[in-house]
Amino acid sequence: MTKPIADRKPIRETLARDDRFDFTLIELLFFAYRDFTSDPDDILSGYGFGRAHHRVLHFVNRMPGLTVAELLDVLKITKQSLARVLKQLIDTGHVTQLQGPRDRRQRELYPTERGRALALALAAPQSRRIRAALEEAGISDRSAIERFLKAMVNPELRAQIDNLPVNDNVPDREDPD
Amino acid sequence: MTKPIADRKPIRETLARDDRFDFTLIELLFFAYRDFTSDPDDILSGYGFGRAHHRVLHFVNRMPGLTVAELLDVLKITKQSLARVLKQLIDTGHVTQLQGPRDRRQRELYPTERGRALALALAAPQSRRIRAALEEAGISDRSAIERFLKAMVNPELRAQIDNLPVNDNVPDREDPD
DNA sequence: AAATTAAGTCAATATAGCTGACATAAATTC
DNA sequence: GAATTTATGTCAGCTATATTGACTTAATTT
Repeated sequence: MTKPIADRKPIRETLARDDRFDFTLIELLFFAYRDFTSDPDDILSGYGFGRAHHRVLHFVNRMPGLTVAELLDVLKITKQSLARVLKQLIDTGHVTQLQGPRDRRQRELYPTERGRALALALAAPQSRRIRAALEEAGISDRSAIERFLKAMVNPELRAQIDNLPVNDNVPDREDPD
Repeated sequence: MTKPIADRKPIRETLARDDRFDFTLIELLFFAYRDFTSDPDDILSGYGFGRAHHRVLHFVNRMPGLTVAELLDVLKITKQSLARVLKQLIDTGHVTQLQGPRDRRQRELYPTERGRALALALAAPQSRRIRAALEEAGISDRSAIERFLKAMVNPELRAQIDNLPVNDNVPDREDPD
């Protein structure tokens, strides 16, 4: 008696075109994100680092002085997950901790010169890829891409994006020309 | 004597605005993709499946009858990585294998009724999120988003995207009405 | 007949995340 | 001032996803 696992009859038809499903954008997001992350991944492997180090390094550079708790909130990972990665970044001199000035329990995280340099080295190929894509795709209204991606984020989390430094400078549009 | 790990002096300045770096889109891609994948992740955990199962299930549904080698090429993972995930999907009756008709060494992969249903259940919230984002962002030219994302993919791999079924139906535009 | 190919399997390893438990020091509350 | 809460760190063990390398089987190609 084999398992009564329902019907094993193969379905030979591909998925029907259906307004309820957006396979095109689902797949484009998958492929685009995969290649987008492959650039820094290659660089990081030379340091024995992974994507997790990249994310920590990125946000420590973007928000110097943020506390451990703030970083956990941005990354949405656990303290224990962060610990290993952060320790490595500190041991290798990419990140430094300073005791919080008001609350001495807190640890403010700052990049070092080396950490800053690595963060930029990782951002460079990603930025190049983005720039080339915008050009190739002939995007005239860059803000449309930004608005779309931001609208893909859970509403509760959009405040975090707004609080990132450079994004403050781009409220909606600023080029009335 | 402590390790001479260069300079541990904290950098207190955030990253300067710099045309060479596109932190805004780098971060938006990170946050957007994270939340985009969280919808199916929640459903999958109820089955004891992960994101890897999702990807296999998705492409088996989109390209019914594709061989193991073809699937590996799309996913860009190793045979050994695929093995565990594929075995689970077969054991649970979501995917079936058929011997290749021309080359009997090949195994053609097909979704079952159950596998088709799960694939659609996973695509539904993602499609809803995309639709809501397009609306919220007031995207008039949807094709611009598609062009941008496609241009983010490594050129060598774009052929794979073009070969996906439904995308064939959307060469550029086809509704002259 | 020999070589190659498609798929499957075994073993060991790495990365990135998780839960739970507990420790320390500092701040807050009673 | 004592008790509680909070911020951080750490230990131990677990899971999921991926890797490399080695080897097997069956089928196709040379």
